[in-house]
Amino acid sequence: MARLESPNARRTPLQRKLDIFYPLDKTEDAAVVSLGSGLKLFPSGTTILEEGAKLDRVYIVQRGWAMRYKSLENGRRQVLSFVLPGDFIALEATLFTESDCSASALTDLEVVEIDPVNLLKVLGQYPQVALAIAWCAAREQSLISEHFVSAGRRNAYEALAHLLVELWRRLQILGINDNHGYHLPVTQAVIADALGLSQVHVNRTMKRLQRDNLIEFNTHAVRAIAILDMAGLEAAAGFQDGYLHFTEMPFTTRKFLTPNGS
Amino acid sequence: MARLESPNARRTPLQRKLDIFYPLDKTEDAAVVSLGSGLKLFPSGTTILEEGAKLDRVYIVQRGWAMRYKSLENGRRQVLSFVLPGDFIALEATLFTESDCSASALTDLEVVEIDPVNLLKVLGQYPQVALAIAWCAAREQSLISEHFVSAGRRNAYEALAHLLVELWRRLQILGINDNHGYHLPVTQAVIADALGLSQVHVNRTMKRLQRDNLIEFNTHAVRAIAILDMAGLEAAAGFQDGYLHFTEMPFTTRKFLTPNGS
DNA sequence: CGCGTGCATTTACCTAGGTTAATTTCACAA
DNA sequence: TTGTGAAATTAACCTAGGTAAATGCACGCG
Repeated sequence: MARLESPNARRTPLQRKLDIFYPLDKTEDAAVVSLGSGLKLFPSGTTILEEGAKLDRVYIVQRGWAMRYKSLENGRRQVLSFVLPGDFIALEATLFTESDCSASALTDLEVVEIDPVNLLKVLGQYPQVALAIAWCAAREQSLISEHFVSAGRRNAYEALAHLLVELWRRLQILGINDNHGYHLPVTQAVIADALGLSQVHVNRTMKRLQRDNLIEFNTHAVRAIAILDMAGLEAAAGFQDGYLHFTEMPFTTRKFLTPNGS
Repeated sequence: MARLESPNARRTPLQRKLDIFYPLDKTEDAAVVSLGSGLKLFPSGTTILEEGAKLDRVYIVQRGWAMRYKSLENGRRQVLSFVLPGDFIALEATLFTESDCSASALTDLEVVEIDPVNLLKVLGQYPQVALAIAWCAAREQSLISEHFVSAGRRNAYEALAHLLVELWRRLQILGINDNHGYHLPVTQAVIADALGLSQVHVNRTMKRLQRDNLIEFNTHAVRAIAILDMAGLEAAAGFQDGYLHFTEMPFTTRKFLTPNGS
């Protein structure tokens, strides 16, 4: 695992993520920072992106949680992914003109805004940055596929345990979890929409996880959960972490991707 | 919609797809062809890619069907996507070293094999090709997300109708469907694993679609379905085709992505 | 022609999880 | 201190879809 050389107090979550998984050199690193133009705040609950709307900007989350989701008629909704600091929103604005899902802020959300045309320009100049960002996109794809498996083939108990472990792992990398617990700024209805369950059944299932001494949770004041028995929770989930692509290092291809071709 | 200038008898399915959605110039088009090195055949039923295995090559399907799926212990399986001619398999080999899902051939499958390192080299040389392929990847992501919605939030009747419409649309673009029907080389068990249902219930539901005069199907000899009432089937599915990204043209960014930067 | 195999089909029965509707809890604002 | 509202919790009841086990069907093969 690559370690940081410089103090990371100032580094953005995306930089920290790339430090670990896709280390870049100084110039490239600077290019990543230069992408964003000023902080923007979405208050909790705000819609960031609407299904069918024109895609004209990309965001990188600096602080807070968001979710991406699709809506069906008669109020049904499927949450596709939870967006954490260091993640992109609407990265596909570089490829599509129209969004096929919505996104909204689960907490007050601090983002950096990027013009997709400018993003493409930078990616053209810095092939390693392009690969790093493609890596981020592929990894998000990977997470969504695993959520799909939960919705399709895991029962409620397994699926919920799986989600809780996954979030803990993602937060751990960002260094924003406590020992064995984390702030989970999400209602049970949202969890239900992420797992394809009803809100009532999510409640039943969380209670059961608690009764089984795997977790403990707090729904008022600060919504939070504590994982009492990580091994047990992972076992309940049948959790295999390969899909997180945490341990493997990316393909080393620098030599094939100099700016002017081979 | 872009139309072909040259006779397309010789054009590969991927080229035809890009002709429509992401037109390339002659040099770029040639680069796409040059990617592959010789045809390879996977007989029906063969495993192409195994979860957890090393990713060392990328495939482009020329002919036949495949599926990508994830397996759980105790035999459960979730089919993530059906792979048709012109689609990639293991494109993520350019970014990850280890596969997080499996793939197998649903029919005899003709593919072209690509060395990921060579692929990256070509992408570095031809930015428009890189974008076109990124477009393909993003679109596949989009399809998987929609399947996720089916598993999570659509009932069996809606989900099955949705899948049948989607496959028809995808085949239509490739020009390999009949008027209102197509060859569907897939057992009901596989459909079940794609929708997160049991094989028995898929059978019940297909029968019901037939009884409702929306489709007709044949399970013996040549597995095939005929869509008797497309509008009705789409209505039953609540089908919205935005996620297929058929109509919108890609972002025009050529000027920002010359090989040597801006 | 008879047999085996892999699916499809059906039937009977069962349960995980949905639905509806109270009731409770807490945060917070007046 | 009380009022209000958004979630959480609980209970009662219900159904979409799962499971298990025959049975049927078409095809390939000896």
